[in-house]
Amino acid sequence: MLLNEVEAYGGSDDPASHAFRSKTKRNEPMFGAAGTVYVYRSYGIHWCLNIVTGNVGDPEAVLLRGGTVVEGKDAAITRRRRPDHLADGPGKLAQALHITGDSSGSVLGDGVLTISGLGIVDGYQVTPRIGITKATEREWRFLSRDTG
DNA sequence: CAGCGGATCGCCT
DNA sequence: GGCGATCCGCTGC
Repeated sequence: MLLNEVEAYGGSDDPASHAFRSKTKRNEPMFGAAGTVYVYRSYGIHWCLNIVTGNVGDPEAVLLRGGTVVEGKDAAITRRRRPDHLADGPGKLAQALHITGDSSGSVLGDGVLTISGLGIVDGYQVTPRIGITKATEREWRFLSRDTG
């Protein structure tokens, strides 16, 4: 999976974040070390996958919103039950990777999920975050130019 | 302890 | 482009 769309979320300074109010059982992974996986249920139906980026006790995370499946495409198609739109949305991305709430609190590299090849792509776009009603003025959504 | 509303998706037009 | 589906965690009383 090549990631091409992410959004940043903060803590007590970000009204749109799940960690805005306080630490709960659900958002606890957000307070963990960088590289911790945070998964939450959205609209009672979908799973959304985040990677913690801040220090312990300082909730910051990145929501993986979109990507292109390049490996294990057959498996992704089976999980998604359709040949296209495999990961062009947070819920779809999690489903394509077979990530559920069970993975919340795990750590990158422990067997559940791995991220490699980190780097800043040339010419990415910055826009406001999507699907939220608070702090919409913050342009914390990042997408690569190629895949839009 | 109950009510509310959401970091969405897919199907319809 | 617009709306209905679908539950569980959180908040407030």
